[in-house]
Amino acid sequence: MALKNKSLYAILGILNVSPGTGYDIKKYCDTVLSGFWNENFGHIYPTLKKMLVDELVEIVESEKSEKKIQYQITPKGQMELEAWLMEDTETQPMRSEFMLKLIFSSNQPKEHIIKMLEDYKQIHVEKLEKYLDMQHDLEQGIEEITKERTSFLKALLRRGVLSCEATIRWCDETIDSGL
Amino acid sequence: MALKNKSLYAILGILNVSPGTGYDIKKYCDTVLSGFWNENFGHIYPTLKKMLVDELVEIVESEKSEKKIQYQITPKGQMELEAWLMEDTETQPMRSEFMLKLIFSSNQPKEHIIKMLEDYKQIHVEKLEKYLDMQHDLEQGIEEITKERTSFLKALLRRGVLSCEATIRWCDETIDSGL
DNA sequence: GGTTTCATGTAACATGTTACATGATTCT
DNA sequence: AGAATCATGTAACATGTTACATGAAACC
Repeated sequence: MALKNKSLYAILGILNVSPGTGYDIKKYCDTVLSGFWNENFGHIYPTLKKMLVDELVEIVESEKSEKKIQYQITPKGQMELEAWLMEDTETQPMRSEFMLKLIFSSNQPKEHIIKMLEDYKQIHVEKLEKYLDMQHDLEQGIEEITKERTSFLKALLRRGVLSCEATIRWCDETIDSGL
Repeated sequence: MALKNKSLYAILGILNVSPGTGYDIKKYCDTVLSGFWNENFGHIYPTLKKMLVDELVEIVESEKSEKKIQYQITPKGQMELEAWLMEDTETQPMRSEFMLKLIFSSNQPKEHIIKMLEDYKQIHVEKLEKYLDMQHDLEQGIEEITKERTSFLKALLRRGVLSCEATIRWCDETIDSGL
């Protein structure tokens, strides 16, 4: 049973940065972690409830209102997070539907393959722009983040940039090759 | 309901290259598609049975023996495959446990972070070597593959190479930065 | 004769996504 | 006043993984 609920660790990590609601956690995934991690509500809310029972998180009573439930990490939660951070990360199997489709497309019309590659390139051009914008914002110090965390966010964005650039380069090369 | 069983398409695509057993399909994923797609038996066998009922595949009776069941794609299966190949591919959300861990590691000891990055680099160095070997084998024409398919396999491997190189470069940069 | 690879399959479990329901608050 | 965003949650469904059971055939 090498399966572990990674959503739990994502939530612990996010709440360790700052307390927040389930909604905040989702937003964090969609912005800061976008391109590297995603969560959906169908996972976040039930997981938070389970974590509450396990005392990995607790409700910030002072912030509690009718519709808003603010969670914060507990010392036990921090220990759990720490343990996970120290663990080796197993490489996870990849599944790229695009590459799967491409490899089976040798009999497809060339125009269609070129279009596939151009669309794929476009997606990565836009993604690259987004990372560059985020990099710019980070340099300007728009948000209030500790110096420590800033360098980690920079590394994250740099990874996104290099990865997009590699993909774009590959698309160009492959389109040029005519296959 | 935008969910589609992609294993089905992977199986159709593989059987469209050449007929084979469930075991063969798994092997194909672990070799040719490794790094881009994976399947496990718990998915392959039940899916094959379902596909048989739906007449997307059929059993090659002449090759049938007690333990070995060889499948081939049917015309209906080819139509289904074709339709999928023509469809736009939606971008799928990414989940990198390594990046998730890194982003939450700003309070971890520097040595541990460097070790994480070095391990991660090593994995990609080995992966790169594997792709380069496969590229070499393909150039030598070791296997019997049509010219058409060869250029697609080359593109696939080239993607793997560029992607590994980008990751290795990022690891080096990040280690050098000292974060 | 023993080990590895080939070969099929299932049950239990774990994870992930979508659609829907509900309503408050904030912005324009 | 109406639209967008904030906010929580569940049920149904879809997907994915592991562990186990079984045994033949090929290799050394």
